[in-house]
Order: sequence, then C-alpha cells, then structure tokens
Amino acid sequence: MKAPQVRSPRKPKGQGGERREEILDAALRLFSDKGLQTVSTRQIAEAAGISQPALYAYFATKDDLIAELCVRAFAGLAARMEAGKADWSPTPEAFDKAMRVYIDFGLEQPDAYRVAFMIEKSHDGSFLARTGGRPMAAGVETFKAFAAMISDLHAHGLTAEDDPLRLTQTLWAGLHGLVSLLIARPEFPWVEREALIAGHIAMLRRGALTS
Amino acid sequence: MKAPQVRSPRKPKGQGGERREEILDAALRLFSDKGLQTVSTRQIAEAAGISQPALYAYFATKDDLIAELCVRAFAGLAARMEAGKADWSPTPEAFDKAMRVYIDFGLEQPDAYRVAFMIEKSHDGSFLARTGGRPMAAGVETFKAFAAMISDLHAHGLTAEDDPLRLTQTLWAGLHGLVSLLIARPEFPWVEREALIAGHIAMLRRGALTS
DNA sequence: AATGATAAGTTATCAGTGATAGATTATCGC
DNA sequence: GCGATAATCTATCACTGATAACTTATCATT
Repeated sequence: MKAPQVRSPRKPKGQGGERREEILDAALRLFSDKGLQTVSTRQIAEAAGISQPALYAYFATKDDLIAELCVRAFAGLAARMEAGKADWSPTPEAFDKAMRVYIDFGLEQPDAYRVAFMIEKSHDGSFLARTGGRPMAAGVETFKAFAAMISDLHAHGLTAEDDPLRLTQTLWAGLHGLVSLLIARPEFPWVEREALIAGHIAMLRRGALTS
Repeated sequence: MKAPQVRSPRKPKGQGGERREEILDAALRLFSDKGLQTVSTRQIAEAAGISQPALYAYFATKDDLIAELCVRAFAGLAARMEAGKADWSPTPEAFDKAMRVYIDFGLEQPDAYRVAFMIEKSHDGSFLARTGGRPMAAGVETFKAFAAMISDLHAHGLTAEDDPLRLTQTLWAGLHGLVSLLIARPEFPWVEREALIAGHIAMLRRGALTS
C-alpha cells in the first residue's frame, strides 16, 4: 500500500523542463524538411538532444508523436475557423473566404494536413489504431464547423443542392483534392497558384450555390 | 569484343517462365490486402515462391515494383478513357460520364491510384527519384485526355471559365479529392456512396459548365 | 555428350528501423 | 545524509530493404 504521494513537478535533467515540447519542436522541424517517412526516431532524438529510447518515455510510438503534432496544428485551424465566424454571413463572399481559410491552412501546415487526411491507417490497423482517431477527431471538428456554414446557406435558400450534409461532403472533397494534390505533387506543371486557387474556389461556389 | 549473341528466351527454373508476372501478381494481391507499407519484400517473395533477394533480379527496388504495378493499372485507365472517347460529344451528359470513369477507376484500383497520386516522393528524393516519373507520366497521359475533353467543351462555349487548362486542373483536383478521401478515410460517416458520387459530379458540372 | 558462358537462384550478411529490457544517474521529500 | 522514484542511458531485439558471393540450371557450340 503505497503512500499517495503528491507528484510534485520536477525539472528534468536536460534544461528548462519542457522535454516533451523540445521533442515535438525538433520533430516538426525534421518532418517539415524531410517528410514523415524518412525521419527516424534516432534523428528526432539527436535533434532533441536525448537518446532514442528516451522518446518512448514521452510517446508510446512514433505515430503517437506524429498524431500529437497533428492535433496541435488542427487546434490552429479550429482557431482560424472560429475567428472567421466573427464576420460570417450567409453570402457568396463569406463562402469564398471560408474556402480559402481551409486551403491556406493545408498549404501552410502540410505535415499536419498529411497526417489528418492523407496518411492511411494500415489495413490491419497498425497506424492510428491505438491512437484511436485523435487527429481524425480534430478533423471532424473542423468538418462540423464547415457543415454549420453550409446549413446556414441552405437555410437561406442559397444552395444548389437539397441535402446540405451531402453538399458539405462534396465541397470538402473538392477542397481536399486541391490541397492534397498541391502537397503531394508540387512539381506538376500547375498554372499559377493564386489563379488556380481562385479558380477552384470560384468553381466550387458556382457548383454549390445558386447563381 | 563480344559476339552479339541472340538472347534466346529461356525457361527459368521455377515453372512456366513468367517469374516477373508471378511476382507482380503476388505483390498486387498482398498490397490490396494489407497496404503498401506493411507488406515486406520477404512476404512478396514467399508468396511468389522464391527467396527475397531474387526479387532484385527483376526489380531494382521495392518502389520500382510498386511503380510497375501502377503503370499497368494506368494502362487500364487509359484504355477506359479511350473507349469512352467513342461516344464522346461536347455535352453535359458526356461530361458526367467522363467524370465517372475517373472516379470508378480510382475506387476499383485503389492501390494503383495511391501510388500514382497519393504517395509522396520523399523530400530528399528517395521515392520515385530514380524511378523517374514513370507512374506520374502515366497519370499525365490521362490528364491530357481529360484536358482535350475540356478544351472541346470550351471550344463549343459550354464552359463557365475562360482558361480551359486551369479549369481542367481544378476539375481534376475536384475528382481527386473525392477519390482519395474515399480511399484514405473509408470509415468516415459518408452519406450513401452512390448519392455522394452523383452529387459530387453534379456539383462539378454546375461549377464547370454554363447552365 | 562434354564444355564454357551466362542466367537464375540461393545463403549469408549489412546497415538502418521502431521498439523493449534492465541497469544507471539525477532529483526529490524527509 | 537517506530511500524512493522519475528520467535517462546502454545494449539489444526482431524486422526492414538491399547487396555480395557462391551455386545450380540452362543454353549454344564443338
């Protein structure tokens, strides 16, 4: 029967006390530079100034570390969406603005976007299996905010589709297609990027809203 | 100065003489079951009835093997697109049909689709680096056929966009978004699939063509 | 039919991966 | 100082993709 001691916060060996943050920072930098697959746990550990097994005191698996980075980045997206809600109104202009928030997020946080929507869980369920659906849940949250906007447009009779949920899903797919292709195939001979994004949003608007 | 001997076809040890085909067949089955990442070269070799290093007599790397599978599958898509050209006409109905050919291909050949459009080359260029852009080239070919259709529609004044190339790219992105999300996130609470696809195509049509 | 050349396949091995076990060191309350 | 525990390290495991060196089967030719 052990005494229920108070887990007093204690400074680790390293330095300030934020080992976990240091690891996440180092990992994010490496992932952004070289991609998720090619970065090894040993490289992360070295960049964080610790030994490789020490990582496993803070993260159960490499995937858990990645998922954590993803969840944090999505918190940023949620914040942006929330901020955008301030000047929301059921108008085509606000629609365009919301689309661009999503696209900008994906292109600015490609690693987070990858983990959330582009990396597959293995068929036998290794990746993200015990991670539950944490990063996915973060994405679902964003999706809900999205669905609310579309429902609002639908309620005002501005949508060209009777089922707002279905419309939300097709719009999301439309956005995801551009973001994921730009991330995965940057070397493709795309037309000028700004024009591409603007054209894409315009196409989605024409397809989703009544003219 | 070696005599330019005739490389007479010779039966290998194994059986019929189609070792390479046997390997590709075994690999495709395994990849479809368990995903690209989790299947090891040893598993492929065992399924093909040879030792693991023997694979490297036929494929320089595992990625080359994957790329080969992709190229073959894309030949199938090219064939479908070509077949679809038979009853092509610059009409909304034909547009819908072409969209569906693409979506159906992606959903029926998810492994090929993954390799062609969803798997990223590592930033430092390991994957598909020496593979050149073979599978990518196969995709580009498909893209061209697509661009031809859009240009035809544009020439007949049916498009809602002045730049047919940009429109082709946004449409492709729109298609890719649905296909890749359905492949990567099948567990997401989608609306009924057929209605989703039909709705997606309808949205793309309204966004791309004049009503 | 025996021969040399070559293709096809083998076993043994390498460096690198994610992850675990057990010993070791630092830091705490007392 | 003391014991307890958190934090970290070294050593190691099973497995990965890939290579080297050797052996065996098949061929064209004599």
